[in-house]
Amino acid sequence: MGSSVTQSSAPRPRRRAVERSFRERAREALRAEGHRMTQQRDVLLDVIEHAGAHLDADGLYRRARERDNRISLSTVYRTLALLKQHDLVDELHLAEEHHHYEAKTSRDQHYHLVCTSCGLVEEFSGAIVDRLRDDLQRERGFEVAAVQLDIVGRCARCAGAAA
Amino acid sequence: MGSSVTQSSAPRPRRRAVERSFRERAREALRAEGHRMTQQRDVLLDVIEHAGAHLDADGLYRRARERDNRISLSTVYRTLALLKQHDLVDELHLAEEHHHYEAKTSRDQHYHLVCTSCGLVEEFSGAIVDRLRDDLQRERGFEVAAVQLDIVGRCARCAGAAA
DNA sequence: ATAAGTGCAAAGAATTTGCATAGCG
DNA sequence: CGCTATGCAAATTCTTTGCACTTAT
Repeated sequence: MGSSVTQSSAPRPRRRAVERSFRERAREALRAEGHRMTQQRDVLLDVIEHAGAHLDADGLYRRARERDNRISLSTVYRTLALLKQHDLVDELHLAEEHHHYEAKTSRDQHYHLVCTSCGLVEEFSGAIVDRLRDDLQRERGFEVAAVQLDIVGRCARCAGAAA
Repeated sequence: MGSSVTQSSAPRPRRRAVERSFRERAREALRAEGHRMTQQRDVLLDVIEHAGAHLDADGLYRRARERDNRISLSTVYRTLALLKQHDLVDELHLAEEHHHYEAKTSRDQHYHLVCTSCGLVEEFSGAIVDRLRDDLQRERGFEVAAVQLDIVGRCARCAGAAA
């Protein structure tokens, strides 16, 4: 099981040296698509690379600004949008635009399968997630309180129809 | 593996009759805490129960309003907050307030362990999730495109410190 | 040179809050 | 009746956008 810690508290595991840095890859990817490498983007790429999963748009903005005050929050948002388009960043805690609410029908947790074709939301639950929970407890001593698991893809019907 | 479909497209599996409805449980839970059962809450509980995981605050508001126009969007938000406090609803796609961004460091997906005590964000990945993917494909024909998995709890250090 | 990128300020969307009033217990 | 919950409108927070100016190529 791979692992890396994104906060300073614990020793930061090295990444294989052969692997190009995020910043390098991003620069190339953007260039390849005809985007320009501005001062703002350059600083931001570096900030994002070293920020782990901690920072939100405003946090990235502030940290970038410490290095070069010629950057605006708009640019941060625009850059993040660009990086998302090119699949260069992950956006956590946001698969959809808004929040969706759901009645808790019983004590046992369940998770969601969201079909991108028809919008169907199925629930599932079961042993797989329990196993995950146990593994994390055993292998890493992590005491699981809550699991947020949402899976996006195509349901059987839509996958079938497309084929 | 338990299952229930929350949209009309597929046959809706029955829930065991002995189980009290969400609405009943919620009414009791709120009453027990000294909250009042208003017309607005009553309608809303019913709407939420039958909405599956589809509706956001505004959707719940509109549907509730069809039945009783004496409800406001503020009340919907306030009621959802109350239900959340009492762990009566799940809020999807939102464990945190804002979005957090993270550089994609390599092709392989990873997921997050968030410690509620110290804020540490660890990443993990591995066979467990692959297995989940395969199981869903095989057992339900669901074609997984993306997995959003975030786990909240206490990291080894904090769990140890507390004990 | 020239079109993409930027800053700024204003617009939008989602959510929260202050305050006077309605209505549950 | 008394106090909680509500409606309304204004305030907040996060994000997006229009437009004139900058700047990378």
